[in-house]
Amino acid sequence: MKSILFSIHNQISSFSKSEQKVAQFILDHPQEVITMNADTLANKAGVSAATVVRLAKILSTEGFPGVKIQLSAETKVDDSLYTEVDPKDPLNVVKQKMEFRIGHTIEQTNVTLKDKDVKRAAQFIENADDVYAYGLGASSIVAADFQQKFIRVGKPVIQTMDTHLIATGIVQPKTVLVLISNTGETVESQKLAEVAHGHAVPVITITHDKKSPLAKKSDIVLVHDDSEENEKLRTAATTSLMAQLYVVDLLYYSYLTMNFDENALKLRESRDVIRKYFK
Amino acid sequence: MKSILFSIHNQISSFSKSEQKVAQFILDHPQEVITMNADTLANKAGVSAATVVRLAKILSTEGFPGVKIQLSAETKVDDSLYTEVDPKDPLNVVKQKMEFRIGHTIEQTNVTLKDKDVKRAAQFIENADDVYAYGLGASSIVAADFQQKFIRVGKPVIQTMDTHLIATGIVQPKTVLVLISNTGETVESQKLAEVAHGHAVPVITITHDKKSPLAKKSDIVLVHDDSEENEKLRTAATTSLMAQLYVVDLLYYSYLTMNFDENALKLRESRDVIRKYFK
DNA sequence: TATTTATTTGAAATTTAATTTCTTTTTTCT
DNA sequence: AGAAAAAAGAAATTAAATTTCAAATAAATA
Repeated sequence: MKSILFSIHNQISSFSKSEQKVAQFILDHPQEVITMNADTLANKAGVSAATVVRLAKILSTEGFPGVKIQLSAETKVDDSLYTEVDPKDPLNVVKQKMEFRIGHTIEQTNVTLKDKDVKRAAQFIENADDVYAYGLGASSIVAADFQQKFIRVGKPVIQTMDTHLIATGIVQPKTVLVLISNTGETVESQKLAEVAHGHAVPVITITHDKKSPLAKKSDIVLVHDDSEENEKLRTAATTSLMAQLYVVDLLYYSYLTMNFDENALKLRESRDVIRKYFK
Repeated sequence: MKSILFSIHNQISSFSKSEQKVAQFILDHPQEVITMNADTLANKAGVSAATVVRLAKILSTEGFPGVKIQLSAETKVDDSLYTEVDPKDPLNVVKQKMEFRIGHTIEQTNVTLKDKDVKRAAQFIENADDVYAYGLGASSIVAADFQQKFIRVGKPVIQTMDTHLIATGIVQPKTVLVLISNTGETVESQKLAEVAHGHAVPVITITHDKKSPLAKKSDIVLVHDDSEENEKLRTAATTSLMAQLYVVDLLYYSYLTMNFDENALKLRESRDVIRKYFK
């Protein structure tokens, strides 16, 4: 289903004068139109109801009610301000708010994350012989997920919190370092980035702050959204965690499709070995 | 704007018998309802149009057309097949599809997960002296997240893949065991559940299959959605992982708010100690 | 258990909204 | 300028939604 607003925007010059008035009103006030009937919209646009209906027929096979339904589908109210979780909220309200927040975070990450950065990062990993992943706290969870996903497609990743071990590992050539840090301020990560640079090892960083110290020390910065939750309530904001995991997933996907048949085979083997020996 | 499907789900038991038929039909086929008129829906649900309209009045101030519009707003093309990620998809398409899938998974989890189960589980954890968490593969990531979240609010959780260690741990009284298994078929988890039952230790299971062997051996089953992704492509489906993490987050939230002031304080201390000594 | 009362339900009537028809007005093209 | 075509609105029609009311069912009371 293509966007009706987009479609109006594209076709508007082909409409008649009165139809254009209606079309423009819809473009300017899509949210309001949803609650109007054809008569009201006609008055607002300064035309007759027949014109509204005629335009509606062009835009939707279901006539004017169909236009309202399509508008409703794409004009979701952004009530992000009202979705902050409060300790007094009952669980069912929390669920609703979280649902919205998570959706919003992924949506935003889709905007901030640059496709070409993801692809370049996947290429770096493809080229490397050894991949090291590092993250502390909630980011260690993401690092572990990163490790799991890539090991399953035959790309071994070393994930450890032992910075000394990583430092000694990345002095080798054909190595890549993946750093995960929500704030981009973790000192250990910064130190590792410096070591990497001293040995021409590419640094891929997953963070929400592209201007952070760590980001500046990285070759590729994969930026995810971070819809600042109630700080009092949740340090390890689950939305941020999900955004990071989402970035890892896209990176993994990008890598996977570079040599899809080969990697899919490895993936199948991984699954089969579990099925055969552990179930 | 609150979710109309969610609202139907919550209120359905308060509806009359005929209204319930209509409500159930809407829950089962929201996408189709959007293109129906009240009469058609009445026929499909086996009731009269008057009943459909009566129910619509409960659900929306704008009557039946209002219900359709609200459904349209939240039922953005529920074509799961259409959103299945394909290896040939370019990254920007993958992003769109994933955004939809993740949103859908969380939404569905909100429906399948029972609030009272979450609260009971939180109560079990509150009552326990020792909490053990176990999961393998992608579920180990979830177990790790579970551990992190609860340690931060002063509730130590032991998370290990060493089944023998857990088995020896849960022979102690005032212990609770949290098992995470997407399929609910992991044999190690089942064994641990049996051990727990032999020692009157409550078992909380996070799984997508409430009829799985593990679910049957558990005291509380927290069921999350699992929108079966392209099996060839992704074994450790990220949407399932996110659904599990989401369940953990709700459980954590539920626990947190049982003694909010006290737990918020502990949370603050956790954060301060990191700030002070590690940054 | 029988009887009354309240609730639920669907058929029919009514109202409201959408759509079509038809006439008038405006525009376009000789 | 005048004829033809297109656009627009008023009024008529049709379709959909809603309300009313009487019958049926369920719940409560004696």
